[in-house]
Amino acid sequence: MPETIRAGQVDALDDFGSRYDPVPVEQKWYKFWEDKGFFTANSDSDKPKYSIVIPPPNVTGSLHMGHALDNGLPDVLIRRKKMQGYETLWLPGTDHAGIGTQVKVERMLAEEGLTRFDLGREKFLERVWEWKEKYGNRIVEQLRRLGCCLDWTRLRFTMDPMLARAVREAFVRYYEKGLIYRGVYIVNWCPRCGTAVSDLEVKYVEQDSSLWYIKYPLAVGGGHVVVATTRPETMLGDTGVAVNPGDERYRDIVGKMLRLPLTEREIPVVADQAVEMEFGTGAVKVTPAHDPADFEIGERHGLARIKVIGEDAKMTDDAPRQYRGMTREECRDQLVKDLGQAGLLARTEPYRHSVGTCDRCGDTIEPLASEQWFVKMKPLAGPAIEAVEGGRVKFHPERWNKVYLSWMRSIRDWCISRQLWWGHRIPVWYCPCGEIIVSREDPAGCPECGSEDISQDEDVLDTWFSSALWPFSTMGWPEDTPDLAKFYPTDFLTTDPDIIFRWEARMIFSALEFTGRVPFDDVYIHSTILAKGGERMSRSKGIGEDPLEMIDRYGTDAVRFVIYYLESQSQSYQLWAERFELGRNLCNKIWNACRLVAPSVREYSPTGTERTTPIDDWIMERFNAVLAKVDEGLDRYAFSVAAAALYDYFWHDLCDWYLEFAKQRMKDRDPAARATLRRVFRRTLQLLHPFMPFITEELWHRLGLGAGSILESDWPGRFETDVSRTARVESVRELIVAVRNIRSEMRVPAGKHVDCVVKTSDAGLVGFLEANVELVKTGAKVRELHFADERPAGSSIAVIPDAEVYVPLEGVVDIEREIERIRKEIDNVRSVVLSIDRKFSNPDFETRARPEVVESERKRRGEFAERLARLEHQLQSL
RNA sequence: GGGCGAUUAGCUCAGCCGGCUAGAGCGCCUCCCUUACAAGGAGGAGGUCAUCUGUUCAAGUCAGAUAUCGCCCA
Repeated sequence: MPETIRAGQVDALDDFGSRYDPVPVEQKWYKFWEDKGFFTANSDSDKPKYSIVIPPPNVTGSLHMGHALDNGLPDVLIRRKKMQGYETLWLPGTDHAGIGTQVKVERMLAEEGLTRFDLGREKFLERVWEWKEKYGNRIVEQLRRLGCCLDWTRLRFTMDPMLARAVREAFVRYYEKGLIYRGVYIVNWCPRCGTAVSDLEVKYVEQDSSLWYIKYPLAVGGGHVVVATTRPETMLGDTGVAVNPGDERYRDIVGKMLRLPLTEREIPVVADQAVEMEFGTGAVKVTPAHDPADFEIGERHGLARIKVIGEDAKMTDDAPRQYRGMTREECRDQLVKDLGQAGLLARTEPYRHSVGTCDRCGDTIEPLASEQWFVKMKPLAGPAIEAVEGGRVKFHPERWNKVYLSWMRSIRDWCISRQLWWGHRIPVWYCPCGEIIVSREDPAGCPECGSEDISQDEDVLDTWFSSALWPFSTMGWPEDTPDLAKFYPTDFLTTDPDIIFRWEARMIFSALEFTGRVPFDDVYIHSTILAKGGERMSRSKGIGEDPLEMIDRYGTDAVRFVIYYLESQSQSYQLWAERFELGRNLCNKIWNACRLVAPSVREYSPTGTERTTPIDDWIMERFNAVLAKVDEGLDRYAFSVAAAALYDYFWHDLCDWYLEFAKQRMKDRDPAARATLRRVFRRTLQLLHPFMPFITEELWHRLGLGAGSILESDWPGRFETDVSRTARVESVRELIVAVRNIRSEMRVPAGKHVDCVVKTSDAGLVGFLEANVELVKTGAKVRELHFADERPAGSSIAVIPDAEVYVPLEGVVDIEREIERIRKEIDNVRSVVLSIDRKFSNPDFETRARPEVVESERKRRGEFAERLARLEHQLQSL
């Protein structure tokens, strides 16, 4: 027994049960591949490379269906490329997931009655690291169950020193180029998470609310202006009212002062283009500290910013005394009441509008003015747009290019500071002398004044800042490493649609900025998996399937196959547990087919001199066809095309027909059949391997097809076949189907054998049928096959392209039933003839359709018309 | 408000460049535990391809509109 097999422990070769049991197979082969180092990429290799980086899952995560796609899809590509002779790298790792992880650990602390502030920053971070060491690799470990060819020697984490260095390098380079700045702007503040979040982390939710119309009296003289607002509580921070400069209604009061109700303040009326005349009354209150649009209006008109809602979502000391300390909701209620009492509430309308909520915790986002760090996006977006427009980065399916481009073209600056402890701390230090130090290394003191009393910025960077560097930071950038030289840029990436902006886009501009190259050539945006009924899968809501549970129940190969089978470039599809039965059943089919052929294949070495038959040519042709579809499908990321082609080929061509035809030859130990089976199964298993790695590896050894691993074997090529021989095989199949059909429709008992008479003028077919008469006999339960020119009395009839088939039915043929059968068939054939006639009845068809189309239609017309005539003739004779 | 996608058999989905009788899996009906597989085999029923209008010799496929559903952005 070859050493590799022993190493992989394929023993008990004869213990070939009739059901495929994935458990022992999966356990042994993953370890075998890993131990053999098959997943380890060699940066010194001379081979062309093919590389992919994993979309790093959150350390806090556990495998869900989305991950199964993120990782299942690349694995089929990696395995195929490896078999095609590429030096492949598939690099694994995890993301530190700032807020998510911090919240998780804070929750654990809460169980001990502690908050992070009780521990202090340093101790808290120790706890997070402890947690990460203990649980952080759970999710990547789960990827082993999926069979992923991940190079574990290169496992990365976004907080690794190597990657942390890349983050600092990136920050400092941006800063030195003037692309990072610090300033006070409106940010999306999540009071529950206690941090600013970026625009992308805000989800807008439609809510039923009200539109309140409030009277703002003129400071001098009578009258008032009515403003409409969805957020009355912010009026306490109003420092102006704005109207459109073209609005006739308010022309006279622009520049006048208004008395802000419930406060002591007077505020001006300003004219600003940004105001929509159609909204509300056309006059809007301006709260520069709590609204992005108002912030800009305030800047233009020099209005003060009064922050009346604090980071804790409670009213600040800048609010009038009676409201201080209230939550924003309490304040709203009270304020509305107070305005009503003061007679300043003009009216209230029901109103439905979008409210920003925190993507993580669902709390209502409070826009507020705050000092944060930003990345200036315009200069970075240019090249990132160009890369996609120029086709250097291609999204698949193509429609996603537009989604990316439209976002990138209207991009806004990226708020990158987060008020968290867990993450990459911003590499900025402040000196009491006023100096700001931005440094790759921790500075010992202030370079200006020499003071050692410097302090680092308290904040950390947005997690996506480090994720954006992932394709090259994982390979050692900014160093010139062998990995970067060999494997960067990467070739492929796949994710959900919902991180195109958060991640793909940011990788593209970061890579162009820092490496001058695109991070990957192709991005495949996979379907969103929905639960049965069309709801989005959600673990917290208990909706959807757990991939590990599915693997336990159906086996990894089954789960994988179904994932490919369903991935058809659509936006979404529904998935539920029973759908994996398709994969499980296919595994069982493959297993049993191999069980059948094992004795013929295992110890037979083809000599090359075997006399193969047309039927052997036929299956080899079918193989060539499926090979072409798999290659073509995978090359354009049409995973379902490839998987469906494999399914049909294996089940229907190979099992239903070829193996049935080959059974007798197997029993006879026919060398040609054995040679063909060996060749065909060898290449078929190779073709299946990227999709179903475990079962194919197991069967590869059980059939003795190679000394080493199937993963290390070469991707198969086409068979040389004699195409001229295979038309006869189709005739035999047609004949068998025709007889089976007659048997079934004429209610011939299943076990009963019938005779069959064939009328044909094709001498070649006669010869072929005579040579292969056993196939017809076993395939259609035929006792004797005769040739004759006349229909035997009392026989049932079928017409196939090259012949007429008669099945004498002993005793009474049910004439009525037979007539009905023939009529139905005549209807079918006639409808084809008529549809072709319709084309020819249009005089333009022959002149304007492509000649080859006209020719083939003419030929089809002839064939079907002839068949129709024969059927009608037969009907007459009844 | 803008963009994108979907609408094909009872269910879930394929159907590439327009051109073989529109396919598959599951479900359903009839028959079969035939020595690889009942997680199987043989046969079958079931579809006005959402609607309308175009383009074309020819439309499930292309274009425009409508309806319904979904996703994303503002």
